[in-house]
Amino acid sequence: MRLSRFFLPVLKETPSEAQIVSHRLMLRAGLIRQEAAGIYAWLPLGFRVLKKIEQIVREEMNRAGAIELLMPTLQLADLWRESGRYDAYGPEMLRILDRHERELLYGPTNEEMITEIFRSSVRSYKDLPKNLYHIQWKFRDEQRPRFGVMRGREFLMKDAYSFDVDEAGARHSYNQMFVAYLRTFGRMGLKAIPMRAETGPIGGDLSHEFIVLAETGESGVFCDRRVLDLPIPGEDVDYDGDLSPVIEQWTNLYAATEDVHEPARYERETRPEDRLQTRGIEVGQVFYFGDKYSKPMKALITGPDGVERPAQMGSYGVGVSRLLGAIIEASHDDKGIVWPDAVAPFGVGIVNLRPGDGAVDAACAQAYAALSKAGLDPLLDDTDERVGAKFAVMDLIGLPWQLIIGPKGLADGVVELKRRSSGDKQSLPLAEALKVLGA
RNA sequence: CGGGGCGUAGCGCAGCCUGGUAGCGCAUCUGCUUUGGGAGCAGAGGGUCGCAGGUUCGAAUCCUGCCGCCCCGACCA
Repeated sequence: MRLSRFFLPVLKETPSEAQIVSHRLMLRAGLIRQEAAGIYAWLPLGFRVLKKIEQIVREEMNRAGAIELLMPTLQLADLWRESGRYDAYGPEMLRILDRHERELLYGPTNEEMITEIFRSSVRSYKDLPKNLYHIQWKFRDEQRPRFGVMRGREFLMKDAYSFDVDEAGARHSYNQMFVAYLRTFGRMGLKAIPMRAETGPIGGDLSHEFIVLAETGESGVFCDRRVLDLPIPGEDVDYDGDLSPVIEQWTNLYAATEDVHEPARYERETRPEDRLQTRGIEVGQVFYFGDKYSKPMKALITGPDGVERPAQMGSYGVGVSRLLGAIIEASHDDKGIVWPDAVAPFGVGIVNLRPGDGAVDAACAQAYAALSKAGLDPLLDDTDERVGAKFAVMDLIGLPWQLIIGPKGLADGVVELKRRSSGDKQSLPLAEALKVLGA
C-alpha cells in the first residue's frame, strides 16, 4: 500500500477524552474514531489489526477442533425468557422493539441461541462432542464505557460453546480451549496468564480468566512470577490426547485476580522472591457450567444407556476488539505503538525520504515489489511530508520494521533498516536489507 | 447508579465572572524559501459558540429545560 493512497488520519495532538495510553495511541495513530460513548468506527489501519487478531483466533480455534458459524446480532426476547435471563440481565442489555412491537435484544452473549441451535438437531451421544463458535459483534450497554475499546459498549468477541455427554467430556473440552487460548495469545506476542476466576453471572463451577500483564491494566493480580516462563504448547499439540498435564503445569503456580485473591494461600504457595503483584487486562475467559442452559432449555442427549440427559456445556470468550487495547498497553513506548509482528497492520514501512528523486524512487519501488512478493505487506511512505514528520508517523503507527531510503544513503550504496521494538538501526545495501526482512 | 466537570473551526484551547463586530496554536489551501527526526515567512478559507425556550435594545456570555461527552467511585467480557 502506498501511504499517499491510504487513509491514515493521524493526530498530532491527543484528544482530551482519552485517558489511558492505548486509547490515546489508537486515536492518534488513526486506528479508531469514536462515534458515541463506547462505540467506535474502525479506520483502515485499526481494521487491519482487528482482522489479523481475528484470524489468529480463528486459526487456533479451528486447530483445537472448534467449528465456526455465525449467529445474528439481534435475538428474540422469548429465547432469553427460556433461560430466565431476559429479566435477570438488567439494563446492560440493549432491548429493541421492531415495527410489529416484537421484543428483540442486541446480543450481549449467545448461550441461549447456540443452545437452541444445538437442541434443534442433536439428540444422540453419537453426535458429541461438539464445539461451535462465532466471531461477532456484541453490545453491552455499560453504565460507564471507558478506556477506548477496552471497555466499549459495542465490541467484537469470539465466543465458543462446547457440548458434551458427560462432565469428563466437558472438562476435556474445557482443557482444549484452555490450551488453544495459551497458543492464541502467545502468537500475538502476549503473556496471558490463566488465573482462577469467579464465574460471574453466567454461572458454573470452573473458570479461568486469561490476563495480560500490563501496569496500566484495570484489575490487580497476584501471581508466582515463574508462571511467566512456562512453555506454550506447540502447533503439534494433540488436542485429542490427555491435556491435563499442560493444564496442571499452568494452574499449579499461584495466579489470581484481586477478586479471588487468598493472601494466606499466596504466602504459603509462593517463595517471597517469586511474588509478583501487578495489574492486568482480561482478554479471555473460559467457563464450564454444566447444564445451566441445557436443562431449562431442554437440550437433551440420549446416552448409550438410552437415558436422556441435558448436554454438559461450557463457553469460551475472547475479546477480539479489546485485544488491540491490551496489546498496545503491553507494547508501546513514548513514541507510539510497537506492534508485535504477528498482528502488525503492515509488515514493514518503506520511508522514501525524497520523493521525486529518480534513484530514491527506483530503490523504493524495487523494495516495495520485493517485499510485496514475499508477502510482507509493505506500506510505502511516498508522501511529500518532511522527513521528521515521516519518522514520527512511522514510529507512531508502530510497524515492526522501517526501511529508510534516501539520497545520502544511496550515494554510499546503503539504506537504513530500523527495528521498531529495539530502535536498532543498521546501514546496509538494499539487497542485504531485503534479505534480513526475508524478501 | 452516586459525585464532579466539559460542550466555542478538523484537533487542542482562550473568551463567559463584569452582555456590545468570535479569537489563539496546530491542521487545511496558495506562493516563496527550506528538506536525514513533527520547518520559516507572507497570504487565504473554514463557526447556526451542543439544542430549545426565556430575560434584554442587544446573549458564546445571564436564567430554565433538554441532549451529548469526559473524569472519580460502584459495577463489569
